[in-house]
Order: sequence, then C-alpha cells, then structure tokens
Amino acid sequence: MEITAEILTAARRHLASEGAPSLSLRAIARELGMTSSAVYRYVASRDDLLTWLIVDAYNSLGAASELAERGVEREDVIGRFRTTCRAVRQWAISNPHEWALIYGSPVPGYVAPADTIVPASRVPQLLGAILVDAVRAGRVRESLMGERVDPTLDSSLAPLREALGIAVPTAVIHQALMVWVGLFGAVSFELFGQFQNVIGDGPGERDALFDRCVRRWLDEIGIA
Amino acid sequence: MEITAEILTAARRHLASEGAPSLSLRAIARELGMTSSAVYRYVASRDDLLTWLIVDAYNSLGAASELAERGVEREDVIGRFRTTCRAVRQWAISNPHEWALIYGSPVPGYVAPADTIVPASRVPQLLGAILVDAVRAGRVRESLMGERVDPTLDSSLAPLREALGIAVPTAVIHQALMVWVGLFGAVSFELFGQFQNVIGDGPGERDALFDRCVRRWLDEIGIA
DNA sequence: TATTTTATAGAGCGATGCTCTTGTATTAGA
DNA sequence: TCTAATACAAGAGCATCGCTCTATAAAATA
Repeated sequence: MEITAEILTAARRHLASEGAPSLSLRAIARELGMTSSAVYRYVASRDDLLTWLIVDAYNSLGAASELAERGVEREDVIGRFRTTCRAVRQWAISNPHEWALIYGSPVPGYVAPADTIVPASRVPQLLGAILVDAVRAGRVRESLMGERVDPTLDSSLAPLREALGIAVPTAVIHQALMVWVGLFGAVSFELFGQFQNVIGDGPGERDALFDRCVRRWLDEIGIA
Repeated sequence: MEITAEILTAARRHLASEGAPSLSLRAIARELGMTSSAVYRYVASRDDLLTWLIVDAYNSLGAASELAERGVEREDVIGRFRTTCRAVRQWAISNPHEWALIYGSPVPGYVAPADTIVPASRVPQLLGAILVDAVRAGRVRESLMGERVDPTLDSSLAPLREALGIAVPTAVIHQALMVWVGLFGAVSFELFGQFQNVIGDGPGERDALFDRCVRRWLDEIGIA
C-alpha cells in the first residue's frame, strides 16, 4: 500500500536524523497528517516499526557492500576484501544511527524476528564468498590450513562451515570469524566514541588506522 | 549522603534487571518511598543518573579485571593477558545491561562527561601495562618491532604512545589496539546476539571459541 | 526566638505507546 | 438501486515518563 511506504519513509528519515530512541509513532503520524491511532492500522507496534527499519538497514548496508565489491575484478581477492571493508565503514559513517540500531545494544525484551536473519547475513555472506575464493585459489596461510583444532571449537563453528559450502579447515573459519568480528568491532568502536581521547581524529588519521587494520586482517588470513 | 547512595543502589538494581532504556526516575522514587520531584534534589536529570551508572559500570569492570590479573605471577605475561580477557568476558556475561550501557549504542545527544574518561581507561591501561612488560621482556614479535609505518598512522596513535610511557614502535601499538578492539568486539558480538544462528551455543562452545581468540591475539602480538 | 536553609510533597505540563469506541466513506452483494 | 459489509480514520482516554513550579514542614543558624 501507499501509506505503508509513506510511514516507512518518514520513519527512516526520523531514524537517520534523531536516532532510534526518539523515534515516535505519534510524530510520524503528525507528519503524515493523520492521527496516532490511524497508523496502528498499518503498524502493529513501535517494535514492529523498529523491525522494518532493522531489516531496511541490514539491506542497505548489504546492498552498498555488494555493489562496491562487485566493482572489483574477481581475481583480485585483496581488492575485493579491502573494498568491502571500506564500504562497510563508509556506510556506517554515513548512517550512524542505522548502524547503532543493528549493531548496538539490543533493546531489552525485543527479540529479532526471523525475517531479519537473511538481511543480516548479507555482509558475512559476502566476506565468506571472498574467503572461499581465496581458499580455492590456494592463497590462505599454509599453517592455518593444516592446523588441527579443539573438537568443541569444531562443533561451535559447524553452522558457519556449512554456510561456506566447500570444506574449509576450522582454523581458517575461526580466523575469518575473527576478522569479521574485528571489522565490525573497529567500526563500532569508532562510531560509538570509544576512540575519543585515545586515537587522533585529525584529517585522514582514522582512515590510516583503518587501512592498516585491513592490511593486518589480510595478513592474518595469509592472503598476499 | 545516605539518600544519594540509596538512589544509586536502586538505580543499579533497575539497570541490572531491566536495562537502561526502561530506567525511570519515578520508579526509583516510588521504590524509595518518595515523590519523583524529591529525587531531583539529588539527581540533576535522568542523564545525570545514567552518568553515575556509566562510571559505576566502568569501575566495576575495571576492578574485576584488575583483581583477576593481579592474581597471576608478574612474569607470566601470557597468563596475565588470558586472565584479563576472560575476566572482561565474564564480567560482561554477568552484567549484560551494564556492558550494553558502556559499550553499546551511544544515546543520541548525550555527551560523556569528563569524569567517565579515567574509569573508562582502566582496562585499556591494564592491557597496556601487560604489553609494556612484554616489550620490556623482549617477547614481542621481531617483525612488528622493526616495521616502519605510515606517518599519518604515527600521529593517529600518538595519544596511545604517550599513555604507554616507554618507547614502543607504532606497529606494535597498532597491533595492541587491534587486540583491544577484537576483545571488546568479540564480547559485544556475543552479548548483542550477532552470533545467533552463526555460532553454536552448546555447553562450552562459546568458551572454546573465545579461548582460541585469546590464543590468536597472543600470536598476533608474538608473545610466546 | 526569629530567620534562613533544607528537604519534601503535590499539582501540573507536554509528551509517549497503545486501546477502545464512534463515525464515515467506499465497496460488494442482493 | 438499495442495503449491508468492510475499510479506514478520528477522538477520547489510560498509564507512564521527564521535569518544573510552588507551597509547606522541619531543622539549623543567627
């Protein structure tokens, strides 16, 4: 329906400018020229609206990353990885409130519905595809490929292993997971203000920091 | 004052059980048997109370980590690091709402006052001290110690370098920063639910995952 | 004792999420 | 074409919130 889209658009704008905590159904209703009770015909609750925005944000981030990555030659695994990392960070800087919504503190009592799972996995999927190509091309660190590992860790990473499709040693999967965590941790730290008084924020300083992180992540997997 | 302490205690309990978003001055007042307007004699605003709790949480985490680390022999750098990491994670699991408060999404419009800086730096300081001892003992990776680095990165990490006291190569500082980010990123990912449907959560599985992270962080710095 | 300070209560403002009832168009069926 | 069902919106209302203002009781001070 038309109105549903209008509500979503207004909500998106409110989220981007004020952030999720101050997103109010009444304000959106006011803006669209209807009563607060009227929007409840289209939105089940505030949490419901939040879910729309969460899915929306995941998809926006996923699309931005995929688009950027697709612009790099398939053989250039390093370039694809670096481009993806930068796209993620750039999207986050451009959409800080959206980032906080999906990667920040969970709302107590709120349980993410199933329809958020697929959008949430777009970036991990992208990183996974890059990893798989690196493995296929034999460009992953030898010591990692051959390493035997705690069986508990094996089972812990079973869901990830299956998602990858091809057989990848657990040590490699774990290293990829660490890169994934490191990437999102670094972006969150920067956005959530943990670098205040710790890292310089002059022109280019944060970029340089992040770029070196990317290089180190590549090193850790062994892609060279 | 007595009442101030009572308010803080009640607030702490509310935070731990319901989380920060639903922390209400009125509820605290009700619980202490006074009017909502009465608490405003002791608390300037809700944000003010939040700041108390933030400082409190940072100190609680800092104290727990320091206590754990102090129980390890000084020469055992690996043990000190591992113990600190585990203490941080354990504290987070035991105090999820407090963790979300200090490491989750920043409240839009809220600016952390200066009195949060020192408590916030307790864990980084602890990690820094371990790093310094490792450097002094010559136990940091050679390749890292000798590496030359982008001057922009140099200046970006200047605040950190000064905080460490002794001369540590930028490449090492950056690596330590990555470990710091990785540690807090990993804990946040686990607590904020990003591992749902991705990492198994059977008995010991998450522990095994984290333990290997710790080992890899040690490897990356080169402590062995 | 008189006065000033301190601590509390109470009422009130504007805002929120959400529900329930009422009213009105538009559409579908007889 | 008339009627009945349906879709949609408005309005009032409830409980809650942060916060302010004023009036009042108690305690400390002069």
